[in-house]
Amino acid sequence: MNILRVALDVPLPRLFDYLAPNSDESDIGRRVDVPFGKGSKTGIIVGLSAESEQPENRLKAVGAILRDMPALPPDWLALCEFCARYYQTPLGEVTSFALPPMLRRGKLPRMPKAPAVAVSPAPSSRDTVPGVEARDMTFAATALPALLPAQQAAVAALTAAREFQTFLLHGVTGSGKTEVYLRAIAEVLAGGGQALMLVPEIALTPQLESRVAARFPGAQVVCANSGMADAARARGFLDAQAGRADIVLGTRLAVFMPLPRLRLIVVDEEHDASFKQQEGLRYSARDVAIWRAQQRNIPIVLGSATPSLETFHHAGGGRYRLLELPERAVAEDMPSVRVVDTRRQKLQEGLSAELLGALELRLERGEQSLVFLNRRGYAPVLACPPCGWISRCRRCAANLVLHLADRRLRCHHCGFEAAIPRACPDCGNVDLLPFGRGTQRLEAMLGERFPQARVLRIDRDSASTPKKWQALLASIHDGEADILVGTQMLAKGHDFPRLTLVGAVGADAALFAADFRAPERLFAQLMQVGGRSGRAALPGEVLIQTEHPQHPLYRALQAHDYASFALSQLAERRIAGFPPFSFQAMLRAEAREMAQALDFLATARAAAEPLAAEVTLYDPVPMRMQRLMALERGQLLVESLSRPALQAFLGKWMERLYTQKMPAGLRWHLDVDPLEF
DNA sequence: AGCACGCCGACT
DNA sequence: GTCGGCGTGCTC
Repeated sequence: MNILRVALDVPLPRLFDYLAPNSDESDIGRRVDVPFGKGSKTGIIVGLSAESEQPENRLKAVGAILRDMPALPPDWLALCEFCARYYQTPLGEVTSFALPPMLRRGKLPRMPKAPAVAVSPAPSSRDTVPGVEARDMTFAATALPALLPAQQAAVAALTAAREFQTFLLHGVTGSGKTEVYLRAIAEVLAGGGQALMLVPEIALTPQLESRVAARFPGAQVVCANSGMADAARARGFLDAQAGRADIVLGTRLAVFMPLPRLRLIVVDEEHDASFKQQEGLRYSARDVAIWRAQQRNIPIVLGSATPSLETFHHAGGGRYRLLELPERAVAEDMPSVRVVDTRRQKLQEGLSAELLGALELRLERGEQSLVFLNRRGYAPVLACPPCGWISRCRRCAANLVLHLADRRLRCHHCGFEAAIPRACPDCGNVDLLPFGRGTQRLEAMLGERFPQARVLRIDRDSASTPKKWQALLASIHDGEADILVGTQMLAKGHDFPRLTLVGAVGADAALFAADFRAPERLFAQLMQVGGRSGRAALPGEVLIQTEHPQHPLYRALQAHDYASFALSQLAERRIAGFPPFSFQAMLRAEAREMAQALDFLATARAAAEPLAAEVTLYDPVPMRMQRLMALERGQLLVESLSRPALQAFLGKWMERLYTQKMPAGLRWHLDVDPLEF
């Protein structure tokens, strides 16, 4: 009797066995409907066996084996198995996440158009699909831009790679990284291969998609991101799996697309934190992509102007191969970066005389400016000075932010909203004062200071929908704005040809933050936002207001010297024993009371002690964002100098935790390679 | 995670 | 006398 091993989307770290008389090896990788408990579920067949650990009389028979699409290939299952193991997540949860929702539910999309050429059924995991190469793929329909020597060298290195190799393509904004990707992809397509390209944000995919589509008119480009309609996403998945898609372009979840002829992976802006999922399956798409490249023995290229320190470390150590693009390809010079010492001058609503002067100059010249402030709202808190009341969220350990634009107080963590009180709820005083500054306040101030200027605010409030965002972008491009005020939304991926000044306000906050990755993020952010200025023919200038003008981070930024900044950070991390010189995992717990959360973590720690070889267990502590949505949160850090040792420990530890019964109302999860502290 | 069963308060 | 609260136990 055949027994099927089925991965089901339940939070239990095991497979479920079912009887299936009419099945064979060819069903591995197929979806299957099975009875489960009182109901039924759709899962994935991941193995076939003659026997089961369960007594045979307790096994149920499968429902239908869904043979209406090709079985998922072995390398796709292996990828899911790796993620399940590495991130300590049940395999069924991984396979479920890796499938588009429609396929997950056992359904199929209607496939409207037949493929251009008959494709043989169910291509196996490797290599060529007959017929595909025969297609007419007229690449490079338009004249290609000339490459700089460094770009040429990078393309040559990438196209010469025939085996697994991780490349770091290090180049500033405007140095022409995308052109390098496109040339390498062209080579892959010409050889009949598929390419996978990951980008950090959905917002960036449409413009990249049109650029890629225009470049490869004969190729089929498939997008994959969470914003897509169900059927479209499922269709893209099937196109990729069947080998019909030539290029898959998407956000982190695209790393799970099945690609039988995969020959190259690109991870653009590899340092970006959004490659790490912060809930459910807490995977890093960049790291999973590297594993996948190794699995398939193909090259992978990580691109960034400010690589993550992990990546930079590996590039320095020779494990990755470093490809440098030193100069800007499109414009002449890098923007000049200056710091403005704000300690010894009176600021006007937070802006220095230098920055105001520089803004004025741009107005006279008819150029655009951008004031970067990574804080939404009018003011971060409303306060009653006489009695000390401040606007606090009832559910979170956070202040309610004053939003004057729509006259509300708002929690940026849980979304709680309230009207602005007329008087202090504690003492009745009617003179409540906003403290601190957000983008709305800056916008208002600049509007008053420069009445002739058109000030445009761009943040998650003003660009709340893709439509509004597009409209804002359009008006910027049409020259309908003189001064932009914006958060990090503005930092990424957009060219503003008339923008010649970037002012950064309130950057210091990240300088001394508790999170050891804060400086790394700040540097990347300032570099990125600074890169918005001075493209086309106009030179750019960046002014950073700071009370620490001598700080090494700012000095490195002025010298455009990422390497020296990164090396000094790495030296600090080596001494402190932080990643990449150690490997971490974080056990987090949330409960009604902090004591419950910490108790659980203490118990988990005690259970871990006997298993912890080569592993350091820290004390359970409240999280920095201690309360969220009325839940108290604690965390327990686990660290090791050896990744295998950490992995071995986590495996044994989770086995214990999964079998322990939990106090009611307590939820926990494990985060491997956490980014947030 | 669902979805049951299972014993204690306010309702037709 | 029941409807229903969510505590705990199981899912091949």
